Amino acid sequence: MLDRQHLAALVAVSRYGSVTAAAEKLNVTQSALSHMVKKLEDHHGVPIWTKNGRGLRFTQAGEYLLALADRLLPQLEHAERILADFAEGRRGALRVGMECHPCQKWLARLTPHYLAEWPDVDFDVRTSFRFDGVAALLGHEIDLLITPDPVKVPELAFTPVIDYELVLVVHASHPLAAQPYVRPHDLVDETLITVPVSIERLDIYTRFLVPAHCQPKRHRTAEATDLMLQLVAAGRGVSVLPDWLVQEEGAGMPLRALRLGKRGIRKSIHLGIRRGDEQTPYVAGFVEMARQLGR
DNA sequence: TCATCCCTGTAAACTCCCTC
DNA sequence: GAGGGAGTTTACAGGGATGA
Repeated sequence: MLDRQHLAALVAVSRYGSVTAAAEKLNVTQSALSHMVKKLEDHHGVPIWTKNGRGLRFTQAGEYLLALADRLLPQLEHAERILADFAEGRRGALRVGMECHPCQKWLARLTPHYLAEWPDVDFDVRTSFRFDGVAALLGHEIDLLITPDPVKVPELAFTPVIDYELVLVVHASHPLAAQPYVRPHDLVDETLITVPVSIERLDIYTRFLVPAHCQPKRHRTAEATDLMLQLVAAGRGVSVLPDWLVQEEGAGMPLRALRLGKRGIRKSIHLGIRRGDEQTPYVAGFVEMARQLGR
């Protein structure tokens, strides 16, 4: 059976002019190399070289194998380097799941740095608000989950990367704008604009309205955070977003950010990964870069 | 655990070329 | 043409891997 060792041997013999010299370069004995080629010749029933005085002359079959080696060996070496990259975690695929819609712009800032530092890692982002991030992470559909709602699962590890306060955004001329903070019943006559996820996943409901047995007059959704802010600025309702996002995207708009309740609602964006994956350099690299970037 | 296979190394034999 | 050097081939044995 023809294998890489044979091709390497033929290339070495061609390059160094003799079996002895080639064997020395390949760190085998001359005899072993001679045996190897003899066996190849016997197996295929064709001579690879013939003796030419004190030297060797490659036959047509030998020349063919040399040409084959010239094409294949560099590709095999390349493949080995790639496999080494996989083995050492320098290469792979990082599939990021997003359960945090407001984090998209934060991720967009992080991504160019990550792609530059890890050029051999395939990077993919999956965003869906009906997406069960934890199940996807456990099912190996994604490798990293960006979520404001970490869960305690033995197989997963969550790392906080961004601390923020959830605030109510109102138009600057809204009657609530004058208040130091809002209370749940302040929203019963309001149109509440949120990202399109189920109510069970909205902190404004689970941690603010529902415990007080309140609900807004109307609930509507918007896909993009900048649209949410524009709707609020146009007086179409009030919204709930992270404070840092309101500061960044709402700059120049007639908006006010109000604390939810006297104490406010503080949250953290977490990166969730499967335990064991923290050893993978390109996964750990993403987490470290996210920590450093912060907001 | 043992038999078998395969690879490799050692040593000797062989071939060819160069020099005298 | 004989002797010596360089290189190859061949026979044999040792050791590791593998499978029953």
